[in-house]
Amino acid sequence: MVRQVTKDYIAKVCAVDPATVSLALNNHPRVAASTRLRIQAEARRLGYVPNQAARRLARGRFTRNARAIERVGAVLFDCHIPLRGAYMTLLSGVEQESSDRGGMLVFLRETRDNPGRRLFELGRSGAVDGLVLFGAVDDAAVRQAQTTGLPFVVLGDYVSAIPVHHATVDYPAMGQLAVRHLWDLGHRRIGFLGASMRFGYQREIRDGVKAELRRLGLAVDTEWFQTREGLPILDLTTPVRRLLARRVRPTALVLGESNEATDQLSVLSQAGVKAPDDISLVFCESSDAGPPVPGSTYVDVSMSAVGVAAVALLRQVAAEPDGPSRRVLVTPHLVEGGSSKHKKE
Amino acid sequence: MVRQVTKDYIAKVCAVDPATVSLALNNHPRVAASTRLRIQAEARRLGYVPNQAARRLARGRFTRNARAIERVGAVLFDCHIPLRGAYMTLLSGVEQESSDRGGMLVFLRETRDNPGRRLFELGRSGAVDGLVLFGAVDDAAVRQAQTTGLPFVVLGDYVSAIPVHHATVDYPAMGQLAVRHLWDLGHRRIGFLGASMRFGYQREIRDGVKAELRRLGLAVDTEWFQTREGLPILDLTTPVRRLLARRVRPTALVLGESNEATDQLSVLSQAGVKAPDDISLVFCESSDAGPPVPGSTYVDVSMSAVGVAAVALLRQVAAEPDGPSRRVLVTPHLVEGGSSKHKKE
DNA sequence: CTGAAAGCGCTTACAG
DNA sequence: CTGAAAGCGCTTACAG
Repeated sequence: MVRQVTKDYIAKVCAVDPATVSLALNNHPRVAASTRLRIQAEARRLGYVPNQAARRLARGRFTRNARAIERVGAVLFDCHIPLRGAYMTLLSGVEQESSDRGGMLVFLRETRDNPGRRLFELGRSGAVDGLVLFGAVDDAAVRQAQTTGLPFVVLGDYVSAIPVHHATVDYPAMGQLAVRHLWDLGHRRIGFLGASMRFGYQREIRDGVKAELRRLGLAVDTEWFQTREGLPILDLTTPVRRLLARRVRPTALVLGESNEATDQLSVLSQAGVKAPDDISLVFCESSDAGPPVPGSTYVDVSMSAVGVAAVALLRQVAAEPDGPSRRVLVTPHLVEGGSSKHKKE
Repeated sequence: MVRQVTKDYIAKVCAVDPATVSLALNNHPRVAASTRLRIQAEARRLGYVPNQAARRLARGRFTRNARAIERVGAVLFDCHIPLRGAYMTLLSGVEQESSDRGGMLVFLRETRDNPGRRLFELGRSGAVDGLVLFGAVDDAAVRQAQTTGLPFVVLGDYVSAIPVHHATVDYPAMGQLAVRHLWDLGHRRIGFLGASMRFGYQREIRDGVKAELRRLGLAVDTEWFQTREGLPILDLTTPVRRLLARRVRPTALVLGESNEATDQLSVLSQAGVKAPDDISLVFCESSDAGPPVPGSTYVDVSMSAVGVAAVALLRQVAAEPDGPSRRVLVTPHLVEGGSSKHKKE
C-alpha cells in the first residue's frame, strides 16, 4: 500500500496550518496568493490527492442542502432488452463530464425484482451528490428518484407524465435535417421508413420528417410513410416491400432506424433498386458508431455529448433546485456519404 | 434533504452505545444475539443506511493493508472504436456482483490524452478497494494499475505479456461447441467464417474450431477456413464468396463474428444458398443480445456472467494478494434454432 | 458482553 | 491573512 500523502503532511512541509492547506488547495480567496501557490506546488510535487471519504464526511457537517455536484450517480433502469451500445456511449459522456471536473461516476442498475431499493440506499449512503437516470425511466422511476431528495436529470428517452429535468437528442431535428438535405439535392418525392414506433425517439424523428415536408410545401404521402407498426415483431422487411409496391415510388428515403438498415438495404437490392442511382438514402444514426452502412449519408448525433449535457444540466439544477423543469437538446448534424445524390432530371 | 438516520440515533433509541450498534450491524460475534437482533430490527425499521464516507474513513485507520472489496472501480481503457454493447453488459455484470454484496461500482474511463492520471488519482483518493480493467488493456495499462497498489483483475480481451488475474469467456469452447453440434447432426464437411482476426477472441474461437475438428478426426481444410485477414477493412463479403467458389463446398459453417452475420447471409442468399436446407449454420455470439439472426442456432455466452466472475475473482485476489495469477473462464452454451439441421443423406 | 475513547482526513466557522 | 478548534459518522482496540 502506498503511503498516503495527507494535508497534514503538506502542512508540515510548508510550515503552515492544515486548515490553510485545505483552503489553499480549494482556491479559497482568503489565502494569500503567494502562500497558495507555494502550497499548491508542494502538493503537486508530492502527488497529493485528497481523500474523498474524508472530504465528503467533513462537508456533510455544514452544507446540509444544495452542494456542488462532485459525484454523479448514473442509474440505469433495466429494460429486459439487450443493453445497447448507445447506453455505453451515454455513460461514457456522463463519466467524462464528471471526471473532467474532478468528480467521479457511480454506476448503478435498478432491477425490477426490488424496485427502488438500490436507489434508496444510494440516496441515504451519501455517496453521490446528484443522479442521472436512463434506460426504462417511467413514473415509478421518477418517484423513486424524488424520494432520495437528490437533484436528478433524466437522460434520453423516458415515459412519464411527471415533469423532470431532461437532456436528450433533438430527434425532430434529425428528421428535419435529413429531409432538408434531400430537398437541397432536388428531391421532391421523399419517403420514410420507420421501425416499430414503440419508442419515443422513433416517433419524434418521424414527426420531424413530416413537419419539414410540410414546411417545404411537399405532400406528406402516407403511402411513402412505412413503419413496422402493427406488423409481427421480427418482420423487418414488409415496410420496404410495401413502399416498393407503390405505383409512384419516392426518389429519396429517410431511414429512421439504422439498426435495421442492413435488412432494408437487402430488400432494396433484391428488388434491383440501387442507392444512390435509383434512390437516395439518408440514415438516422445515434450510437457514435460511425456510418450505419459503409459510405452512407446519415444524420449523426453524439450520444456522449448528451451525457455531457446531462451532467452540466445537473449542476444547474443543483444550484437552483426550485427552478422550472429544464430541457437540453443536443443538435444532430449531417454527414455526407455516397448514399444520396442529386436527383436525375 | 432527508434527515440522516445515524448509528448514534439508533443507539439512543435502543439505549445502547453507538459502538454496540456498529458491531451489531456488522454482525460482529461479540455482540449478544438478542441485542444484535433488537438493534438490527430497529435499524431496518428506521431505514438506516450506513454513511459510506464515514465508514471508509474510519476503516482506513486500522486496516492499512488488504481489505474487503466493497467499492469496485471499473476502468475502461479507451479504444477509439465505437463502444460496443458488450461493454455495457460486462459493466452491468460487475455492477450486479458489487451491489448484491452491498457494495457499489465506480466507473472510470482512461483516455489516451493523459494516460494513467485518472487511475492514479482513483488509487490515491481511497475511493475504491479494487479495480476491474477492460477495453484496450495493454502493458501500459497493467503497469498503471500496478502503481495504484490496489488489487485488480483484467476483464475480457487484453494484450499484455505481464501476468495478471483474468476473467473472460472460454472462447475456444465456443468454437468447440459449434463444431460438436454440427458433428452430432451428421455433418463431416465443416467450414469456418472469421472476421479480421485482429482480436484475440476471434483467434481463440477459430483455434477452438480447429482443435475440435482434429479431435473428431475431420480434415481441417484450409479452403473452408476463410477470414478477412489481409483484406480491405470494409470488405465483409469476400470470405463468403471464396468459400462458395470451392469445388467441394462444406455442408455446414461456423460463423465466428455475429456482427457480420447479416452481410454474410446476404451473400449466401444472393448465391441461392439457403440455410438450413443447403447449408447448416452456427453463429458465435457474445453480447447478450439474443440470436444474432432471428431463429438462428448459435453458441451463446453471458457477458454479464463474465462481469460477475471478475468481481468474485477480485475478492479472492484481495484476500490472497501474493498468490499466483488466476484465471476464470465463463463457459458458453449452445442455443438451438432453425439455422442448422441434420445433414441430408 | 458492553461502554467510553480515540481517531480516520478533511472542511469551515470562529478567533486572533 | 493565518491558526487552533470542532466535528462530519463511523470502526475498532482497549478497558471494565
